[in-house]
Amino acid sequence: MAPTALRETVLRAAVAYIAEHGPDGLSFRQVASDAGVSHQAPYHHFTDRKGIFHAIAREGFEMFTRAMLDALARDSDDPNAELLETYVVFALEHRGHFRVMFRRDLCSIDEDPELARVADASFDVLVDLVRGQLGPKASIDEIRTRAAAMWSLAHGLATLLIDGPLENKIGPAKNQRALIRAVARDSGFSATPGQRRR
Amino acid sequence: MAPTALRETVLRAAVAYIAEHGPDGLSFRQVASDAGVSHQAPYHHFTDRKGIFHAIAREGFEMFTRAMLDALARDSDDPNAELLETYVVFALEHRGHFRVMFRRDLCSIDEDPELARVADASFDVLVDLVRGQLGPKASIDEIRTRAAAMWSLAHGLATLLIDGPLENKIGPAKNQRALIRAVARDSGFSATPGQRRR
DNA sequence: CCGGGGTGCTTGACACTGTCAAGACCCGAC
DNA sequence: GTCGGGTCTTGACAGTGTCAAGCACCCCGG
Repeated sequence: MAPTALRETVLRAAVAYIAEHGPDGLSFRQVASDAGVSHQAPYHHFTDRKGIFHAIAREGFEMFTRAMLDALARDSDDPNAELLETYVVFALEHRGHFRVMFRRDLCSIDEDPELARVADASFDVLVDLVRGQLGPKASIDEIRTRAAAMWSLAHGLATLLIDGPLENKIGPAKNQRALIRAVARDSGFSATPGQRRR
Repeated sequence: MAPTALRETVLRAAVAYIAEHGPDGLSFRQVASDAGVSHQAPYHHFTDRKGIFHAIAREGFEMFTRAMLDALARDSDDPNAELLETYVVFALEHRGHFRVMFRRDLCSIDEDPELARVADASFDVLVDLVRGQLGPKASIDEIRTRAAAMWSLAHGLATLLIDGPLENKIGPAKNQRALIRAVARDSGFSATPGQRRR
């Protein structure tokens, strides 16, 4: 568990590989060989093949939460759009982490309480924002629905851009950013409570 | 390529397995063994391991397009919500297909023109709907943005429900349906053109 | 000083996977 | 009757994750 050099090396190599080729082709042995150690050396640090993914996911969620808190701290006039944009941009810039974080077959939340904690922390950032906007009279269901909707929008756009058909329907990165911004502002969520329709 | 019995058997078994355990653990040899044939028999029908996934994805997109067209044909008073709901419900009821359809590492669109065709057909259902609602004066960008946003919302909710943390945040299937419906209607997309804010 | 224990890593083995290659079978066309 | 192609089998190979030992080093208590 101690942060030795090899552990860090393996982790970085794995993240880089995943960012380029996706998590499924990742080979324990290949990574070890690239690092110049025997095929069992990484196993000593991560117990399992899953262990690497758990470590990546935990790290990812921590960075993720921080990124979203930073976005809110910028105190934009449209915090919802700011958060949505931050979500998607994070996914694009950290695909190595993002591709793992939501893959339950690679890292299951129920087997790793620490992972569940950091993942919940990310979700809570969004829920707290929504709660604050809907006011104290809002029901749990209202808050949950709205949070789920915002989360879905951001998550869907992120996955469609990273692995989905949107990637080559949009074109270069510049268009991606423009689309992200447009979607974030065009969606029904960018309004402050009072302005919202209905 | 002919639809022999074995091909069909293997396909159904694979879809069932994926619906339960996800696509990554799927073993060519295991499926063959379960079907009572040698480990190379399926290989003759699908060329590749990827071949199975391509076949599943193609089948999935065809069913998917049909489901969405059916939803629009119902002529609901809120077609956007109807479509969003159909999207997510399809994903839940056909996880075996859905889990494969958007996994580019399993079935890549650029290697399979037929797959690209049926996938585009699905997307076009949504684009056509949006185009009709925005009217003839709408720019390509407006249409594309709106379509991408709706698609993202549906896709995000679907993936979060199937493989993501929402699955066990929501609880039983009954709550899922309620959440889907609420999100579809609460989102900014459920309005007809005139009512839309801004 | 020195001996024991544990951490970090190696080596060897196993079952399993996808894939290549070659051969066996059967059924219909000529 | 025989030839050919589609269907399947059998055997082999490299690569994978994982289990089980064993080796080298460093630190720390005596």
